[in-house]
Amino acid sequence: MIIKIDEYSDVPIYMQIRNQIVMGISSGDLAPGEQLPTVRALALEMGINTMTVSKTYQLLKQEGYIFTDRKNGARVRETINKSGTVSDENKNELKRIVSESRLSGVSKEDLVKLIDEFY
Amino acid sequence: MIIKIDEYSDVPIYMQIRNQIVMGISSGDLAPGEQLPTVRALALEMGINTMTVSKTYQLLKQEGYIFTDRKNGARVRETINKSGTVSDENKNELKRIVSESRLSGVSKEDLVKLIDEFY
Amino acid sequence: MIIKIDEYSDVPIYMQIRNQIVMGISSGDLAPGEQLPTVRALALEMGINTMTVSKTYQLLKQEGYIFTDRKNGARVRETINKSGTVSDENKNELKRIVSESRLSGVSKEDLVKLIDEFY
Amino acid sequence: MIIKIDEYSDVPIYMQIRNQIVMGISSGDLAPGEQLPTVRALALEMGINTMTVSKTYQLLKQEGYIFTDRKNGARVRETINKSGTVSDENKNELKRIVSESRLSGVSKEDLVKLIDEFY
DNA sequence: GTGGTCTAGACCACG
DNA sequence: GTGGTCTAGACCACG
Repeated sequence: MIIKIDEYSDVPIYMQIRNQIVMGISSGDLAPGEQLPTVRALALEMGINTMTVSKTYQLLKQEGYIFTDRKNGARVRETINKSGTVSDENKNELKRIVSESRLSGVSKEDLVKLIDEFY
Repeated sequence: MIIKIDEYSDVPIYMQIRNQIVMGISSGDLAPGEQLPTVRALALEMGINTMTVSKTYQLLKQEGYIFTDRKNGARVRETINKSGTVSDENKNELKRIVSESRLSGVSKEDLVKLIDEFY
Repeated sequence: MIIKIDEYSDVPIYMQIRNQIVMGISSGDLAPGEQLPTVRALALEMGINTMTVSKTYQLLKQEGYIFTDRKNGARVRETINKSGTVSDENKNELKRIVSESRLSGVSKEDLVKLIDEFY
Repeated sequence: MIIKIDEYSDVPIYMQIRNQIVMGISSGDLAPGEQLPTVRALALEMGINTMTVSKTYQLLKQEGYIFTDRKNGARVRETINKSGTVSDENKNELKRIVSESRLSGVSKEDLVKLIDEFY
C-alpha cells in the first residue's frame, strides 16, 4: 500500500497518513490483523520524522483502527467498532461538500455516483 | 440568517462562518444579490474580531461566492461559476467520509439518504 | 493550583500532569471556564518541554475536559460529558486496588472512607 | 484459574498476568501454599515468551505474594505482609478514579457499591 | 500571544 | 526490534 503526502495541503502530515490508512483498511488494502510498517520504516520511506508517524499510530490506536503490540508492532484491529451512524463531524462535512458541489452545478445523481464509487 | 460558532470545534472561526455562508447561499437563505452584513456588524453581533470576519469575506470573494463594492458592501454573486464537477479536495474528503462511515457499519443507502437530505 | 511531577514514577510526565488537572477540575480547584496556564508558561514553570505540555492539553481536549481557543488558550469546559458510569478500565483498576488492599489487611470500611474522602 | 490477556490493552502483558494472579490470591482462587504453573508451562499455555512470565514471577516474589523453591517451583505465600494500609500509589490511583468517575456523574454510592462487589 | 505541527536526535521498557 | 516518551528548538496559522 502506497501512502502519498501532499506537501501543499493544509491537512497536517500525520493526518494525511491517518486518512490514507483508514481508507486502506476500508478498501481492504490493509486486511484485519495485517501488520503496518514500523514507525521507523514508514518515517524513513516517507522522509519524515518518526515522531510524526508515531503521532499517526497513536491516533489510529485511540480511534480503534489499529493496536500496537511490542512484539509485532502496529496491526489492524480484527474488529472495528460499528456504531452504524455517521459522526456529527462527518455529517457537517458532508453537508458542506453537498452545498459546494450543488453551487458548482453538480447534480445529485453525480454525488450519488461518487458515493457508489467510493463505498 | 443565523450563524453559529462552535467554540469547541477545531475548525477555525473564519472557516466556520465561511462554511455557513456557503451553505446559506446553496440553500437559498442567502439570495443572489443579497447584501451580507458589514464586517463590523457581523463581528459585533458574533462577539469576534473584525479581522476574522474580514478574512472570511476575503476568502468568499476569492472563491467567487460574493463580491464587494464600496457602496453596498459585500453581496452574493448573481452567477456562481458552474464547473459542474466536484473539486479534488472535496472528492478526497468525500472518500474519507465514505471510508470511515463504511467501517462504522453505515450502509450505502444511508449515505445516499444524507446526500438526498442535504442537496 | 500546583502541579507536581514525580520523576521516579513510571507514569509518563504528560499523564501525571493530565491526572492532576483532572483531579483539579473534579475538586473545583479549576473552575469551569477557567483558563489553564499557557503551554509555554507551564512548561517553563515545571522545567519540561513545551511538546510534553502540548501532549497533555491535546489529551485533555480529546477527552472533553478542556478546549482550546486561539484567543484565550486552554480553558476548562463548562459541560463535561456525564456517562454516569465508571469506565471499564477504571473498574479493572479499582478491582486491582481492592484486591491488593484486602491482601494487605485493609478493611472494606477503610476503603469506603477513602472514597468518602476523595469524592 | 484462567488468566486472560487483553491484547488491545496498554498494560504490559507481564503486568496483566501479575494483576490477575494477585486478584486470584485475594479472591481465594489461588490458596496459600498452592503451586503456580511453571514458567514454561504458563508461557506455553498462553502463547507468550517465557521471559515475560519470568518477569511476572520475579515481581510477585519481590512483592511478597509468592515464593519459589527449586523443588516445587513457585507457590503462594502462606502469610502475606499485612501493613493494614493502602499504598501511596494505590491511594493516588484511587483518587484519580474517584475524580474521573465523579466528573462522569457517578454517585458516591455507586463507587461504594463497586468496592462492596470487589472486596 | 496562543496552540499546533514538525524535525533531529536520544533513551527506555517490553518482549 | 518495537513503540513510547522526551528534549531543544523552530516555524506557522489564527485571532
